[in-house]
Amino acid sequence: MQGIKPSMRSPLGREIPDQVDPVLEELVRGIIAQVADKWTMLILEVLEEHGTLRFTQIGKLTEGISQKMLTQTLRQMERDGFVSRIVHPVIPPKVEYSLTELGHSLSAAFCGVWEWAAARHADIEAARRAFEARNRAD
Amino acid sequence: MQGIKPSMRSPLGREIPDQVDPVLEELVRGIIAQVADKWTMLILEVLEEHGTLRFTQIGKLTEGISQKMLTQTLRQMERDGFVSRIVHPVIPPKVEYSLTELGHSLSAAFCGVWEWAAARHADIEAARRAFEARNRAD
DNA sequence: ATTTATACATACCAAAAGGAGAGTGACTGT
DNA sequence: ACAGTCACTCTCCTTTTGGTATGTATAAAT
Repeated sequence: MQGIKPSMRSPLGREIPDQVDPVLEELVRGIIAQVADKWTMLILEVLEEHGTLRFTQIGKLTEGISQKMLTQTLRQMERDGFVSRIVHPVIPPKVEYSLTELGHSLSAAFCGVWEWAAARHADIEAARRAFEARNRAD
Repeated sequence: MQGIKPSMRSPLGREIPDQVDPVLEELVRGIIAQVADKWTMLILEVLEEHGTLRFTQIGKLTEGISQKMLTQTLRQMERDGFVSRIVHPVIPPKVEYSLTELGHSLSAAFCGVWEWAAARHADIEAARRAFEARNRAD
């Protein structure tokens, strides 16, 4: 069972006390936080499932998203290199979005967390019920 | 390369169109979102590194957290069964926190995302610089 | 009698996030 | 002439989030 931040081991097998470099750590944490954002996850999912899509199509497939958040999230994902944005200079405008290789790899990485959540959600729900019961008791 | 939500396959190898059950999906998404929260990640990390800790110790080890968020986050983690909270009925009060097995497993699951972020952060930074450059150009 | 220590709860307030809705530009079809 | 289409942008407003500051309980120590 490993920690959240993978402990590094030297070739000799001695454990190096997670001295990863605070700057990188901060960056990585920021990336994770952003990636785990509700809309980012949802859009990642629809693009993974449907391949290349246009702006309004993503909006329809992403239940409940506002236009503002759609634009904002897609921009952010483009900025970070997760999606590619191809503008066709026609009228009315046509813009196509799809996942880059980096986007696919991100999706794959999150797969593990999904599996964990799917496997353990029953335990979490049970814990919540137990917690509720304990607190009703006093 | 798999999707964010692991596609299920029947024994015949046919792909079942991720019809997982929207209720479970919503729950799982909620769990992920919460787990990826800044303070939750940090506290998970210090508890994984240091084992059992008291309230104020966690506060000191978790750089920049306010008392309010510490209480709030710990309660949430307790509620979900990630940490156990043992109250010693002494004065002044003594409360000890530690990760449960579920907490450790969560930490382990997130390890994959950390590895991905560490491996690919350079690509993300490069994408950001490229994006900046593109937008300065117009 | 007053201070100290610990683990909180509570109230108040500023900042940030995010939704709703209207506006824009340019061409195409009626 | 005018409505329709698409991919936005912009403004206004509400909700949420999170920090600060203060209060509380209890016994031991000074």
